[in-house]
Amino acid sequence: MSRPTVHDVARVANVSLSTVDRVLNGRDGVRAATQERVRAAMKQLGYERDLMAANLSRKRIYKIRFVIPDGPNSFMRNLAAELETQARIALRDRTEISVSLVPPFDGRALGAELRRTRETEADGVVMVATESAEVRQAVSELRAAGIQVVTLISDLSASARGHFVGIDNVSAGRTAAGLLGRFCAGRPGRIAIVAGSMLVRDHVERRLGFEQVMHSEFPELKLLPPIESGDEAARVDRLLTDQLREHPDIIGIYSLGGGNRGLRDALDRAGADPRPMVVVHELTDQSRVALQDGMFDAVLQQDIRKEVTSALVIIRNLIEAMPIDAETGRIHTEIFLRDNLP
Amino acid sequence: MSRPTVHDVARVANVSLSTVDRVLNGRDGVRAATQERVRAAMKQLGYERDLMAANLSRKRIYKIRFVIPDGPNSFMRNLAAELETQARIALRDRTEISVSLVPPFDGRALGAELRRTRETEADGVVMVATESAEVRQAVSELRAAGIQVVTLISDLSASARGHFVGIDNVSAGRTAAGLLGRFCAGRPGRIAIVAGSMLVRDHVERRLGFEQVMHSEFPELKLLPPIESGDEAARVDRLLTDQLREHPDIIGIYSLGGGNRGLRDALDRAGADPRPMVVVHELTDQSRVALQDGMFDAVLQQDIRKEVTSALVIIRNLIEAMPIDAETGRIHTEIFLRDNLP
DNA sequence: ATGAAAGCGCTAACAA
DNA sequence: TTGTTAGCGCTTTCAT
Repeated sequence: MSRPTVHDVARVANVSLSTVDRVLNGRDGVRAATQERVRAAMKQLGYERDLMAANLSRKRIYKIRFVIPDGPNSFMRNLAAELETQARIALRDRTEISVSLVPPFDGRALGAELRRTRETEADGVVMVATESAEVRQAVSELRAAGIQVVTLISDLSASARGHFVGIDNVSAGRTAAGLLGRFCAGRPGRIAIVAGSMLVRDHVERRLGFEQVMHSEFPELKLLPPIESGDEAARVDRLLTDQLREHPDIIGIYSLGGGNRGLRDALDRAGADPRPMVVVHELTDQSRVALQDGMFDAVLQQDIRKEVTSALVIIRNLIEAMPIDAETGRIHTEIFLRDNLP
Repeated sequence: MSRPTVHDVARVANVSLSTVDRVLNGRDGVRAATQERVRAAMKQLGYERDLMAANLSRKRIYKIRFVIPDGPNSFMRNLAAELETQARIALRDRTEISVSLVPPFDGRALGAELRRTRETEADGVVMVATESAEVRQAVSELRAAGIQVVTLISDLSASARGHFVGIDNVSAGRTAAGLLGRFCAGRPGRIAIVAGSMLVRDHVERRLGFEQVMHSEFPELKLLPPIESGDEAARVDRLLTDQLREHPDIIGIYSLGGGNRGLRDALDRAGADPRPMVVVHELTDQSRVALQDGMFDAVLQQDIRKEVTSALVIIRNLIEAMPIDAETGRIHTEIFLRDNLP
């Protein structure tokens, strides 16, 4: 037998199609008693609404707005590119994607942009959050206006966002330590840490996780205080070059932010032998080449495509008030070595 | 403006709906000239068929049959469980999944089962292949009967299968070597290899990749000949215990097949200190616990869920003669440490 | 508060 | 070879 339809439900409940529809979509104008009958019929038949037919009928088009930082690093540029690709594909699912770029690490700008999206009649907003009161406020307003909000990559604490899609950055840091610690085991020495900025939440979390594991499991490795590069390659190069000169016993480097190009340059310049073991974040053209060269040992990554598609699934479910599979938003930290590059 | 529909195309091309439909679906009975007009209209309008509406209309239900080995290891049991889950979900996409189990490593049995599926009026078959002439033959027959075939996890060389979904096992072996080699660097010693059977193709490929990298990049580590366990925990335990006793200088172990429970038992019994570094395949309850205990260092994995959903997407595209994104079938080898467990 | 009927974009008989 | 028409399962006016 094929799946039961609204017709079946209507027949069993002894009501018309419209009434079934009203119950189905939680519209009012149905007596409680009737509602019960309809619901009973649905349960009895195991009715499950056909979303495709529903969307076909109502000509529903989900309008989703992505608000992402206009960062200097190739990671964010990859995100933008991925969004362009997904925009094409999403059309088949009746989803219209628009993108707006905002200055990075700027809560005020992000908040303002979020307010502006209310005029675009979007059904939902997906954003890479920056921690800030303005942003939290703007999110509340969106929610109040019936616009769903999903945070991507970087979450917004204590906010009204409906869901977060991204990796667990503390565990990413721990993972980096697990790798680097094992890579360096047996050879006492120092570990350098290169971060973008300690004002950014994911970087803080990665550092936290990294230090947790380093201290508890590889106490013979001494951690240097993190270099803050603002994710700019040139600064990474300069600061790290200095540090390598000052500490010839650096045997491992963890770069938890952007600017990996500068990392390569610094290592090239230093030309140590054996070179330090290196673990970095985000698979970009730069880090891929460095992995193949043997200059980097491991790259931690979050699958941007998966993040985008998960965010779309989740925000559509949010919009439709459908249950959300917790698994969907949980992106795990992937590890790439030279030989399992995708 | 909203997307153009068949009506628009019909109007512009000055034909009826049916004619547009015929062209759209490559049915014959349309003059070449008319076809051209219709195609021109489609191009002009940028028409793209609405698959949901199409499926709604034709009440199309994709019947997909999965043929998988009834193996003794938890990996295959996980596969079966995942299929059960996906069966439920796939219904929403008008896809009906059925599963049939066959004896593992038995080409004859698999071939026979494939022949039998022709009677189930399936639209497509997804199978974990075993290399064998019977199987290749059966695949050809299915294709001839218009039934699409996709191989999953283990490919079938020189066959008519429409697509393969799974990881690159040579590169998985190389990846294992990259990890284990770095983990053991600096401490000369021996590496033990535990395999299921050298008659199985993915195991052979993993071993190949592993030895490639070990020889070229970590020549100071000596490889022992592989233990063949038939993926049975008890045999892994016994054989490995012997080997550990015979070679007290084993500092690393690569297990490329099943039976990881036996591996744990053997290590427990040996109780070496420091214990050898261990890299295994497939995230199961066993290997997960061992990772958390700190008994295993890394687990290589193929995402079964992703493999199943990719296989579904691909076989549906095959059935609909739609273009296939090469990326979809390429599953990459994931690496798990204790801290990035999903 | 409930129902009848007309679509949504596409397909599939059946006619012409 | 081409066209007409009646659905697919659901939503949405507009009546009642």
